Amino acid sequence: MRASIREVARRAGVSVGTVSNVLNRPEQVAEATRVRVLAAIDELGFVRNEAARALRKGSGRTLGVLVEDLANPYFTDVARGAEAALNAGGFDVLWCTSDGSPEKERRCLDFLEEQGVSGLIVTPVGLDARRVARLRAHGIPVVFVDRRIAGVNACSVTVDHVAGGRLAAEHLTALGRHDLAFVTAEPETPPLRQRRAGALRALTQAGRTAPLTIAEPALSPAAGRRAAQRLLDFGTLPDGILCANDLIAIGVVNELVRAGVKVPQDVAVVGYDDIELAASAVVPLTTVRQPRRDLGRIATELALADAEGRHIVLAPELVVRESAS
Amino acid sequence: MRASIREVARRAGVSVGTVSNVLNRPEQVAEATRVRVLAAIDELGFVRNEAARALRKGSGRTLGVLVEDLANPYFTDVARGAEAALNAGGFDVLWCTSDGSPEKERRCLDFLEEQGVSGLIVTPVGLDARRVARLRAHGIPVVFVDRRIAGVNACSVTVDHVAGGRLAAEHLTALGRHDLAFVTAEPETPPLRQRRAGALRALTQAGRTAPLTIAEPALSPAAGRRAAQRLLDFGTLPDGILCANDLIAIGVVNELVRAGVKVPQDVAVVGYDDIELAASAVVPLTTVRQPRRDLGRIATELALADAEGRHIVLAPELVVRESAS
DNA sequence: ATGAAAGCGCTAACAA
DNA sequence: TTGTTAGCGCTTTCAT
Repeated sequence: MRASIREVARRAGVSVGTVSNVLNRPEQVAEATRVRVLAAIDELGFVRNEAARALRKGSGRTLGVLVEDLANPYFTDVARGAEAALNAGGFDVLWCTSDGSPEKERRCLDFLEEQGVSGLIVTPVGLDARRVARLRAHGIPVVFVDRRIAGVNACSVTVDHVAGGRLAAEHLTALGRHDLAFVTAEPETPPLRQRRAGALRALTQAGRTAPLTIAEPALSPAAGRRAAQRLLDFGTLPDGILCANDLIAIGVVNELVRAGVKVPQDVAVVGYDDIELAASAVVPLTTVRQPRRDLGRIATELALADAEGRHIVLAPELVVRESAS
Repeated sequence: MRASIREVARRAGVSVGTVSNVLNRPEQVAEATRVRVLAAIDELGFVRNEAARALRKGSGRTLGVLVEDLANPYFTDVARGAEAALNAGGFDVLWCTSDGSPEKERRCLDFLEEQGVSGLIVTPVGLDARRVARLRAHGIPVVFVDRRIAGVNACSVTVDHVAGGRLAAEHLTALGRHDLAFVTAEPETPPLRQRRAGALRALTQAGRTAPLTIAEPALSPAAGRRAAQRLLDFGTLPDGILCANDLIAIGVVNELVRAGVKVPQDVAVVGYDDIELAASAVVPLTTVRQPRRDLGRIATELALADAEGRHIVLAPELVVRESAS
C-alpha cells in the first residue's frame, strides 16, 4: 500500500541505510546516489512513516497545544502565534480543545501524551499538580498560557490582567464616568476575576464606589446582549460599562444601540482582548489589547527551551476607539 | 523516563502480552491479574506509546481535518461536528489549517500523511488530482467538504450554494427590493461564486436586472464595512444587499447603521452561514443557514466508511431575522 | 560513501 | 488464562 524505505532502497539499488541518509543527512550521500534515491522516492510516492521514526528516535517533532475554545478569536490568535514559532523551529502542532471541560482536557492530555509530543502548551481548565508532575517526569515540558495554577511547577506566560482591568477603569474615570457596571461570566475564570479585581482596585483607590457586577453564563455576544437588557430593565443605566472580553462588549454595544442608547455619549463601553472584530463593531470598541500572538510565540520558546520555572508576564495596552472616548 | 509496557509487566509480575491484553482485550484477562496490572500502570504513570502501536498495527486511530481558516466560525463549527462524530467512533483528530495557501496545504498533507492518519477531511485550496490519487493509493480515504474539485475521485459533502443564493435573492425580491448589490470576496472561491450565480439566476428568471457586484479582498467584517462605504460613496444606495457570508454582512450592517441608514427600512441585508454572531448583530441578521455540524459529521462518516465516489449535497435554509423582513 | 544489523514499544499469533 | 516471540519501518552505529 504505502511504500516503505525498503522498497525505495530496492528500487534505487541501495541499502536502507543510504535511503535514511538521503532523508536525514543528504550531504553525506554522493550526488549520483542521492539523485537516484530521490527519483525512487518520487516514483513510489514514498512518505516517511513518522510513527516508526518517532519510535526509533524516542520522541517526535510535535508539540501539543491545548486551548479552551477555538471559537474564541482570542485563542485562535494565541494558537497562530504558537504555530508560527513552532514551524519556524521545525516542529508541527497537535491542536486540541478542552471546551472548558476538565474531563475533555484530561482526554486531550492522554491523547497528546500517547502521541509522544515533546512539549505542551496549555490554557489549563482543571489540570491538577499531579498530572503536571507526571508530564514533567516523562520529560514533557509544560507551559501555561494566560493562567497559572497554584503549586504547579511549570512555566507560564500570562498577561497582567489586574493592570488591564485598571487601565480600563482608569480610562472611564478619566472620561468622567463614575456610575459603572462590570459584565463578566459565571463561572468566572481567574483571568476574568483578575480583570475585575484590577478595575475594582483602581476605583477604590480613586475613592469611587464599586461597579455593579452582572454575570452571564458565557463570554459571547448573545450573553452581552442579555446583560445589556438586564441593565436596561433596571431603569437607570450606568454611564460606563466594563466588559470581561470583547465578545461580550460587542453584544452589550449592539443591544444598547438598538435600544436607542448613544454609545459613548450616554454610556461608554470598554472591552478586553482587542480581537479583530473590535475595530469593526457598530461603534468601534475601546478595549484592552492583549499581545496574543506574543503569548503563543513566547510559550513556544519556553517549551522548546525546556525552561525551568520561568513566569513571563506581558503588559496589556489600552486601545482607545469610539465606544469610550 | 516514560515507562514502557515491559516495566509494567515486570512490576505486575506478568508478561508483556498480558499487559497488552489488559489494554486491548481486558475481558480476556482474569480479574485478579487485571487489577494488578492496572495498579502497576497507575503507579508507574504508564502511557501507551501510540507511535509503537500505530507502527505495529499499520495505521493509527486518527483522522486528519484540514480546513482553510480556523478564525472563521463557519470552519470551527464544521470542525466541531467532525470531532464529535470522530470521538464517538473512537478516533482522534489531527487539525490543520491551510490559511488559504496551497503551499501550506501541501505541507499539512505531508504532515498528516507522515502521521499515518486513516482518513482525511479537507476543504481543498490548491489540491490537485495527482496528490489525491496518491493518498487514495496509500489507502487513505479523502472527503472534501464544501467544495468539489473537478476530475478528482473523492467523496464530498457540500451545500447547494446555488439554491442558497437563490433563497436569499428571492427573499429580497419578495420584500419588494429590486435595486440590489452583491458583496463578495476577491479572489472568489467556488462556494462564493455559486452563491452569486444562484442569486443572479433567480433575479434573471424574475426579469430583474443583475445586482451590482462589489468585491473586497477578504471575508471579514472590516471588508464589509469598506464595501458599505463604497456603496455609500456612490450617492445612491441599493435597497437590498446580498452578502457572500455573515462576517461581511455584519460589517455592512454596522457601517450602514453608523451612517444613519435604517436596516431594513432603507436597505435590507442578507448574510450567509448563520454563524452564532448573526443572531446577536446590531440588527439581527437574515441569513442562509448552512448545516455546518452536519457537514462535519457526514464527512466523518464517509471517511470512516471509506465510501467510494459519494457526493452528498445538503440543502441550505433561509433564516429570517430583522435585517431583511 | 555505503551496507549490515540491532532495536525502539507494541500487538497478535501461537504455544503452553 | 498467560507467556513467548516475530516483526511493524525507521535511525544509527559499526564495518567495509
